[in-house]
Amino acid sequence: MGFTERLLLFLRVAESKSFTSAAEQMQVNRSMVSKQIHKLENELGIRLLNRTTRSMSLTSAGNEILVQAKRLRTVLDETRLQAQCFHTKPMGSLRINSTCHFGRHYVQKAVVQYQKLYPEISIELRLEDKMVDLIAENFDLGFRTGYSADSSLIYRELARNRLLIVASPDFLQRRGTPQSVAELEQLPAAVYSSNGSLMDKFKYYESNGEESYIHLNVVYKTNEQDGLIEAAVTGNMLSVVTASMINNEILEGKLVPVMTHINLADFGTFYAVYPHRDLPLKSRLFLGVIQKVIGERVPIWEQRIPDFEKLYVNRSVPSALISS
Amino acid sequence: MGFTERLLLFLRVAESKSFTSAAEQMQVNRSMVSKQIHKLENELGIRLLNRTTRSMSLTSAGNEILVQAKRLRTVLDETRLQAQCFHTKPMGSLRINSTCHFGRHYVQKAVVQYQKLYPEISIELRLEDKMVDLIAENFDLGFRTGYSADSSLIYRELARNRLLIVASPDFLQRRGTPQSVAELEQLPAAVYSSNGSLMDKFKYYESNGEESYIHLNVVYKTNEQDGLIEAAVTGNMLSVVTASMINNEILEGKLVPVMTHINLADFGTFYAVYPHRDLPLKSRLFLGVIQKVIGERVPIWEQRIPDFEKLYVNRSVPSALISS
DNA sequence: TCGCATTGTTGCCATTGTGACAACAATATA
DNA sequence: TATATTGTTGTCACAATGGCAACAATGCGA
Repeated sequence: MGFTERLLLFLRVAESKSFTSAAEQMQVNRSMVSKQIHKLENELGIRLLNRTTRSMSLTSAGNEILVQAKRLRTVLDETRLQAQCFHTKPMGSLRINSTCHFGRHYVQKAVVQYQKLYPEISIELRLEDKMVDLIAENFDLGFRTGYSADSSLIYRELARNRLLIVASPDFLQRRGTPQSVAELEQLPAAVYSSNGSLMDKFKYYESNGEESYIHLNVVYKTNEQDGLIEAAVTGNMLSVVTASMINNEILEGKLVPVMTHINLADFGTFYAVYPHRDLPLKSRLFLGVIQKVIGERVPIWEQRIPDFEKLYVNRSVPSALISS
Repeated sequence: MGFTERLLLFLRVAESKSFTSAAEQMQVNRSMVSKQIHKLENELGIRLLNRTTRSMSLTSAGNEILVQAKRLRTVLDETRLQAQCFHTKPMGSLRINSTCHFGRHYVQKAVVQYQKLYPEISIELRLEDKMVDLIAENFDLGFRTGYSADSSLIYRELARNRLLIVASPDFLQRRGTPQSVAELEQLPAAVYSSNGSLMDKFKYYESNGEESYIHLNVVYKTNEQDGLIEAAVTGNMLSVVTASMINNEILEGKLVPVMTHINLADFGTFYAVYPHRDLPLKSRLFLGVIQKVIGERVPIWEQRIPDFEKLYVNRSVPSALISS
């Protein structure tokens, strides 16, 4: 472990505020960390960390060096990335992060096809709905719904993913098919909810273009998206879902889209996210594969809804669907 | 040797265009270099250098990686520098580069005093008149005459160093003391010359402020500055020298300044040069010492010329003399 | 207030990766 | 064509490195 590696180790320690957890992240022994940090402090001739056995804080010098260590990490990451851009055949490994549902249903499928095409690449797929730091955790690609402007990441639109309201035919027969917002708001509904953010209010555009909101009568909220579909199929309530959550339930007659004339605000467009404008070959190829999986022009989930274009004709189409 | 060290090694190889000389600079075996470059190429998955046994060139990928390697070196250098700025007592080593004459006569003296004050610092002083890359060669301080705008270095004015015309009393008695430029141009002269740049034309300002040039009758040119003094003392010619070249020759009556009413354009102000705005303590202290050596307000060499201020009263004074 | 568990430190030791050496191969120059 | 220079490769001894385990310090909870 050289000077540079020590700096990166220090960065880890500072970011996790703990020798022990830094050691775990780097998969080395605690004692290593202690020794290397000492060595680094000797090399630099300054104390970087004030540490008692139970707590630690950066010295003022440590703060400055931390900034440098971050720059260092950036340079090294970009160097590796640059190199990968020159690859003529894909190689190495691919670390992918995705939201859970999309990951299970689509990324997973793409991974299988990708591995068949390029078996020499080892893939790691991690699914989690909470936002993670792609750079710090060294992911090559992320798949997210919605755009997050604060980061330095690059976002590329993959496919639109419209909001639908669905219910089982059985349910509709019993409770009546809602024709107006007022009727809709009477019916029991299942909605997605996560981390305290409850989605019970949905923006839509009235025919004159004005914004309005639907306040649903929420009786079931879950962060398990398949649960929403199941809840609707079971027939006790209607569900607000995105098109990508629907498998064959509509084709098989288990679910029926309702209130299709309502122009619900667009929601949850899928993006591929990556840490740098220049994509390495291996990542570029993966995007190609997943684009095939989810459909080039029309997302596969819309193809599973008969007459989707006609049903939802009054909705605005996203500006551009990427063709790889 | 880790990934980073390999990148820096690659940088060395690319800059010196040779495995062998890179090995010498890094003080390692040739075979090391070969192996490490191979390893780096494997890690990056790309070929960096096209090499035959006798020649080498960068690949296009190598060119990009080279840029990154340079960034890397910068970050690491700045990190070390930052750390040194936090030192409360001077430590480590000090690498100094200086022009030959100034180095022998003044830096040398400062080094001795400095070592007496801070014996724990090891000093390396390299004298050479040709410009060197302070950053690539890892110098902490450089002493140069004249300002070079192209680089990213920081320049700090140390002392003015005026151009004088001197001759021995003996010579002046035999050939007459020149009173006008025309007379001056008749007399044989010794001037400084180096690397093909012959300094036989000197700009001066006439009393009305207009620029003019003196074309000397050069009979001796040398890059050995002490030789100019000696030539004048010997009495066969006059010499154009800078004030810093004169030791006690004028005090001892061996040389006499002539044409002191001519307002020769300022030339060769001494600068301290360093790679970054923030100076480490050890460097700051050295600048303090050398400033003491060469004089705080009036350069020591001017103090060795009686009535300097009166003789050269009509010359413009440099904007600011730095007081440490 | 006391005890426990967590966390950083230190000394010791086996292992592994490292760099030196030397022979080889290739090519530019004389 | 011969020679010297320069990059490559295989082998081997050795030292630095990182893991282990015991230790020390301290914050938190009971």
